[in-house]
Amino acid sequence: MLNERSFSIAPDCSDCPIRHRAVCARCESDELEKLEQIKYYRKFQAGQSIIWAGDRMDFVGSVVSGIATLSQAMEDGRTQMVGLLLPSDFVGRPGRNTAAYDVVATTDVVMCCFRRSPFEDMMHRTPHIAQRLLEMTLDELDAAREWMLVLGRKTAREKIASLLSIIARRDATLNMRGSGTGSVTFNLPLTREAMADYLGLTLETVSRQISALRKDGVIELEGKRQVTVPDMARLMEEAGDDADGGLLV
Amino acid sequence: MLNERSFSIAPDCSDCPIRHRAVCARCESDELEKLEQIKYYRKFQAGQSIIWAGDRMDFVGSVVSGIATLSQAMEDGRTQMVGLLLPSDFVGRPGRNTAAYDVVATTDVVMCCFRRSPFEDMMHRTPHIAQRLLEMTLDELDAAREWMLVLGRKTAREKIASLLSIIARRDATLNMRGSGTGSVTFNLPLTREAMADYLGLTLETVSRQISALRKDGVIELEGKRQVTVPDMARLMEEAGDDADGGLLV
DNA sequence: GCAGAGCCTTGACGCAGATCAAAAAGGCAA
DNA sequence: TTGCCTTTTTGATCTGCGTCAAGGCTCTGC
Repeated sequence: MLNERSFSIAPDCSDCPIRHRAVCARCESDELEKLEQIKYYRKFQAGQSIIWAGDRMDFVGSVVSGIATLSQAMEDGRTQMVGLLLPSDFVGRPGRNTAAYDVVATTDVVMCCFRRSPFEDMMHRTPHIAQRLLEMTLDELDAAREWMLVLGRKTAREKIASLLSIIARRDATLNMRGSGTGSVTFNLPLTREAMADYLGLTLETVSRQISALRKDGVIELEGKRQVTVPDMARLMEEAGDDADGGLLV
Repeated sequence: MLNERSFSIAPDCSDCPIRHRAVCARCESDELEKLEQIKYYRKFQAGQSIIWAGDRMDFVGSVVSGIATLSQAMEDGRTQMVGLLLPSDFVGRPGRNTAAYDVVATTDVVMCCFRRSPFEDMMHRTPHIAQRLLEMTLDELDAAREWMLVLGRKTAREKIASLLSIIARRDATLNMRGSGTGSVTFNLPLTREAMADYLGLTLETVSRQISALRKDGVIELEGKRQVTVPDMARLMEEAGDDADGGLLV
């Protein structure tokens, strides 16, 4: 499968699919060489847990391919997803040695990892890495805040529409298609339960609202996971954002 | 009042009350001198708007004293608070020239400001500033994610208890009192409406739940704003966190 | 003193979404 | 093909919180 191929064909940073979006994006070739010496790849199967909250974290890294989720659980089992990790997203926090969240591979995942202390040393000596990490962290903070509005103030239908429009847009930018207001098709990488955990809903409500959006012609489904949005502007109206792009993700 | 005093008495960085918590915390004295040359103070009255979302932002800065809120509004007026700015918190994003959120002074506020481009230049030349900003941003990201759990999965009663325990703890660390499990008293800096905007509730529900917590002996009120928590561990149970400190704020 | 403006509390009622329950739809192995 | 398991859909009912409405408390200015 694709993951396996990118794993074996491109251990070389210059061929890396996330070369210009990950923490290393700003690095010059000499800096990249040093990173190359301390990096190693890890693979995880769909459904496998990558990190448990509270565990000792002795590495940090970037998602190279696949999708993972970041989530928090309460003792009684209630779960809230707090981030969706797509290719190029960074995992782990320099300077902290235990994981704050559970990280689970949703699809097969390949990660490019660095042992924590060599990475931290390198970060202190290489402003390009720290600069990029700051930029990425600021982006994530914006995304988290945007999501707080979704969780706190939107209705179930608006929540679903928000999630779909975020995935559609991320997909569009990753695949460099035009992200205009026309028709878009993408693959839903999440189960109904994972969507519920992201949206602060139950899986039944997710299912009902997706059915409702389909009935109303806002989306079309091919199987359970293939989604077509005939009119992105319409979807964004349903999400409660103005059509010219409220979200900054 | 206090704000006025700190404004007129301490324009000198070495006397600054937030000297070792703000963006400048890591700066050496020579770096501090340079910052001192480009800084200026601004004061805002309680209730006054500091920044409107979408406005051009030509400064960044730190809250020196007072409390401000960061919030987002939908077109139909629904509002979600996405951050609470306490002394030492940073406002604005280097590299971005329009504000993403509304910032409103809840109490009288004094800010230590820098025009954006000199600050950005300085940041590039001074790793100590960028390092500290990264650290602060990572902390804020953790706080935002913790808050997503509150918004997405907690009941109204748990939400109120969570907010009170966060304020109690922040207050305790700011004032360097022991933050153990004993009795704590603090001043609630927010109106019921602001609390509702933070928690994704209505102000009526906030009022009802506070009354309920008081009736159940979890908190005691002196007037509307002075809160005493006889037993912090009890409050944290009510918040749904385990008593040994789930939140990282 | 009184009037007015903010802010807060409390009550009555309705509804969006949770909960409980069951059946349908795929997917996969033998 | 059959049977089992996971995921999803759909239905019926319940409930926590929102909505609407009225009234109380506190402060300020006259």
